[in-house]
Amino acid sequence: MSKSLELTPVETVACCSPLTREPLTSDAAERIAPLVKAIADPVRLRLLSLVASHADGEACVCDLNDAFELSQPTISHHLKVLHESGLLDREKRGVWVYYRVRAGALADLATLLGGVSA
Amino acid sequence: MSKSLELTPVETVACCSPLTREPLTSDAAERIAPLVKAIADPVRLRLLSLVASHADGEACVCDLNDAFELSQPTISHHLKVLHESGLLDREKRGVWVYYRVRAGALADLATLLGGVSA
DNA sequence: CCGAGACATCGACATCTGTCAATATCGACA
DNA sequence: TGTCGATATTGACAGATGTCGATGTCTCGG
Repeated sequence: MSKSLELTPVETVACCSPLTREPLTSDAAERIAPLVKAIADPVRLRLLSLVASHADGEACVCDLNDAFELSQPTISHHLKVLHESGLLDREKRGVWVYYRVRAGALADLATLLGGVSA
Repeated sequence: MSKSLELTPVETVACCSPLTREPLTSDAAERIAPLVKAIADPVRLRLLSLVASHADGEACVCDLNDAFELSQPTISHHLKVLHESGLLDREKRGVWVYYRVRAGALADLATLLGGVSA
């Protein structure tokens, strides 16, 4: 299916100017909030951090499951949230699934907050 | 009561290294998440943005109320969340209450995400 | 001292969210 | 083909969250 017509939340945010520059429109806020919600959970923060700091920048779900005392479906659920928000890329290789942090996603979010535009 | 022994969420986060440097400890994630939750709401994002971009860097609650089609208690609730997380400072002057963005708070958060440490 | 206005708190409610157990799906391999 | 192991999906449930109306607490003017 065509993916070019659907933007992930993180993509719809990359264009926004920093929070402190001008009042956010109601519309912009509604688009940004889901993205922030995606990282507003301790488990997802750790998942993001684990994947980002992992060797080769990617991590297998099997490794991630072991890092938590949570059920496998729960981890799967959190990974889905991160993936659908555009923060994690997903690739299936054989039986395993690997996630990696989408390049620039966190940086865009940081810029939005800090206003430290490049 | 003494406030010197209690750190706001934002203060407990300022010390952390960026997400992508090393895996977040479970403990660190539990401290960071509430702060991110505080901005994971469209109304609070707009409030933050409104205050930050307001003249003199501060805004009266009366102005903020008018910017939303929400009840006054609801706005008050959101402001409380932002204040208790350490993102907004609160000052009462006469009958009015003024909020301003706590210096560095957003920048600390941005650093945490983006890793663009100074 | 009393009334009015600005803001906070309380109590109630519907909705959202994180979690699990059970089950489905998919690919490798015998 | 049939089984097994790795992930995803589903359904259910408790607890968290956003919202409101009613009410409380200040502070200022008269």
